[in-house]
Amino acid sequence: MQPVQKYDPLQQEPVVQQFWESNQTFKFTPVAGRPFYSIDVPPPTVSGDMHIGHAFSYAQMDFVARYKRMRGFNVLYPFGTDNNGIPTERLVEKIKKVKARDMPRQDFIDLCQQTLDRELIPTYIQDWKRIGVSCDFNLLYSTIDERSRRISQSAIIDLHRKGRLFRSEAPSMWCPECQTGISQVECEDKELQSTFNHLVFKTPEGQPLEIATTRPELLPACVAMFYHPSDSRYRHLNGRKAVVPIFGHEVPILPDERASPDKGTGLVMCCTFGDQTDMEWQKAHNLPIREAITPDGRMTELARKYKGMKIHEAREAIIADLKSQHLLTKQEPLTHFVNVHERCGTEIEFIKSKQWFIRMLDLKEDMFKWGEQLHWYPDFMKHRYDNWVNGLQWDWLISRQRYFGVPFPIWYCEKCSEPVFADEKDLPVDPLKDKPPMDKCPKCGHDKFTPESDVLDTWATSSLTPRLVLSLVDSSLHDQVFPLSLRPQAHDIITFWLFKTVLRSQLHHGVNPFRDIMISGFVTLKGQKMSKSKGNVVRPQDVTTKYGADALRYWASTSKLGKDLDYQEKDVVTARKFITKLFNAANFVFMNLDKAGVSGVPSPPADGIHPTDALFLSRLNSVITEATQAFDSYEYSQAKSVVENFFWKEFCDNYLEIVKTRVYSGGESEQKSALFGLYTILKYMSQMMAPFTPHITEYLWQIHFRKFEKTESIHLSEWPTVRELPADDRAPTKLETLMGITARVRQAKTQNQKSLKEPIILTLPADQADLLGPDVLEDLKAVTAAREVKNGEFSVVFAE
RNA sequence: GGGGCCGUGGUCUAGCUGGUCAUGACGCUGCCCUUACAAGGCAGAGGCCGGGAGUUCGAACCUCCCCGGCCCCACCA
Repeated sequence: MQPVQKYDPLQQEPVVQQFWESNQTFKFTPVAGRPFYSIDVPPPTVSGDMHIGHAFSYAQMDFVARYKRMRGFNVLYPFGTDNNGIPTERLVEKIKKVKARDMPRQDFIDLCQQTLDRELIPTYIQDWKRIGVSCDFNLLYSTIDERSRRISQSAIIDLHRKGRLFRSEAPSMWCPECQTGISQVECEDKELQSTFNHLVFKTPEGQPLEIATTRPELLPACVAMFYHPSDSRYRHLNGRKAVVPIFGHEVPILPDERASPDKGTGLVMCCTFGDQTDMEWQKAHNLPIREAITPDGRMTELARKYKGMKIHEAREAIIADLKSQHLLTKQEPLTHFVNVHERCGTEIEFIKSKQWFIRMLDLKEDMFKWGEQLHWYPDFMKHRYDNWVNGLQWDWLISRQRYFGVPFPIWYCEKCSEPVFADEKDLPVDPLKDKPPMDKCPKCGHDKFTPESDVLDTWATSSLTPRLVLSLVDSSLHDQVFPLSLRPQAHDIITFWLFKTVLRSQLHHGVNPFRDIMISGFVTLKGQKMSKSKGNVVRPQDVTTKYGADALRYWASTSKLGKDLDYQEKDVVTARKFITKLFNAANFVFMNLDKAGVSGVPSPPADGIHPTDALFLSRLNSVITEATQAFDSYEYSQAKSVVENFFWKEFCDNYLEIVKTRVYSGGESEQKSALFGLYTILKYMSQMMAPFTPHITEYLWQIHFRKFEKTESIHLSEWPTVRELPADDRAPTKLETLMGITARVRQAKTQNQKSLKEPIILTLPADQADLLGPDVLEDLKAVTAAREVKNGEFSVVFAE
């Protein structure tokens, strides 16, 4: 690294990163005797670009990683990418302009893997390196690599052994677009335009019965009609039948609490399956199941002339026919919220299919306990976990009728359908290519098997990240790094990733996978959540190419943990100013050390530290204490603001100015003490800022500090600890007084339009002068350019 | 409907285990080319801390109610 006249982050940051890369600064090299600190880094989904929310939250976890490293922990901080399942498939389909369904399965899988390896992952990781995350990129995993497939499949077999895995044919949430079953957590609300259609059923005697529905295409699947038991309009119909319009089949009319009198006409049709209530009714009243919709979102034979139509086509056609038969009495437009698949926005259907599930609903009570045992930062985030557990209604559907994912390690006997699981030693397997571990079905002795073609839900693998992390280090270390120390993540995936990781670890190992949870907030723009569809995204790449990574990180450190932060470019500009300021302050300090010919680590003079320097060093001590405490509870923003305030207001505005005279022309001891103070404070401050702005601080370390310090990188140096000073209870008061007087003198000069160098005659109350003492008073005289200090009421008189 | 977070000068924010003049930044005004720094320095103006009630000697900070914004979950015939 070469010294530069002006520090340009855009030029220097790549140099610093190159330095880290070639020195393997962040390589995981456990030192015996040191405690471990392991981090369950979120593997970002490979989906195009990093976005600023990523940068925000990865920067925050990196502050902690760097801090812990400096505190002497063996920090295990690997990097992973999550890259299988529907998001990856959709991305590959988009950039390669293919359709998974239109090509041979294996070709598509190969294409996905190649695209990831050759294009996506390498460029994707660059974004993370560019913001300066200090992961050990040698410890790299992908959720689809061989190791992950083996671990994931092995875990499935483990669940099977523990009786937690089951296969069942039942109605479950289904995405007709992606043509796969999905889990509760993959749904989201979307407000859609729809129409409330009032249509007419009839009793066998011809008496009209009006209902209102948004989904007339489900008429062929209608199995009953309900009214509320207290609804006197319909009570007389109990036990009677109704004839479904167009389709003509008869269904019972029944009372049920779940029908609300004030919705629509108070009479509702139940179709298998329009929504969750329909499923409850079907079960409760033991109704038949009529399937009207196919897995690809078309009408079945039940729909007769509408067979083969897509859902919305059938809806239109049926409405038209109802109209022509005068069975449609009213249409009201309405906007309502419907459940859609978060990956593609398609409305969810409930479709009967054979799926694998992880049984977990029986564990709700335990889930609350698990959440209780974790340390939540900030603590209120735990409510979200509890709230989610409370609302759980489904076991976890983990099979996906997709292609690019971890295969189920299962075959079925062709004769008796008995599932046969792979042998642990053969993992990972692909049942479509590999043979089952036995020749004959253990149940019926048949010798032919059908491979399972479903793949695992991508969360089924990413919920195993603690194990993936473990697999990257020597097994002799496992006991020391597991449970992991920290799970950092954003609050949007508490219900996905956090919940599922805890569940899996408890199911497999009976313990929580990590101890601390650090939840970061979102980045908003003018109070709005950023999203591509709104078009209000800020690209972190644009920020780093304009202001650099340190500025971006510094900005990310200004909001407190868990809080959303509104992005404003001016805040990044502020960050850059800090970097420049630090650079210049360091120049000043080292220029003077140079001039004075200091060669070894600056040390206090033999006759003791000058009282003024002691005041600032004592203040430094409390800054160290505060910053350390803040960091220990993951309050990085507080740590940063304490250090930064000290740097700007006290070190630069006051200390540098106060000691200048002693540095330039003081006696030997006076100068030595000042140089010692300057060096010590600058060093400790740089170290405490290093987690936030790692590039500029590393630059300073290499260019300046390295002449005196042995440690090869500031990020491997030891976090500052409090220095012993002569006890002085009044140090804070003295410091306040000193800086207060300085400020008042500056004010007087400014108000009188004088230069700050303007000589004055300063008058001070005797108690203040006494408090400060003669040595500090000398410094005060120097910094205020006072020719003389008199006793009396405070005043500033200009000499000329 | 359930849960949670937030509401502080024009803007973004700190403080919220109650007690000196309520942080800091940007913006605004004025002064200063002071041997670290003019993409700077120094200083200044600007706030009934969303509204109301209560607890207290004392509340931005605790309690209750209301208003507003956001997020998660549920419901959605």
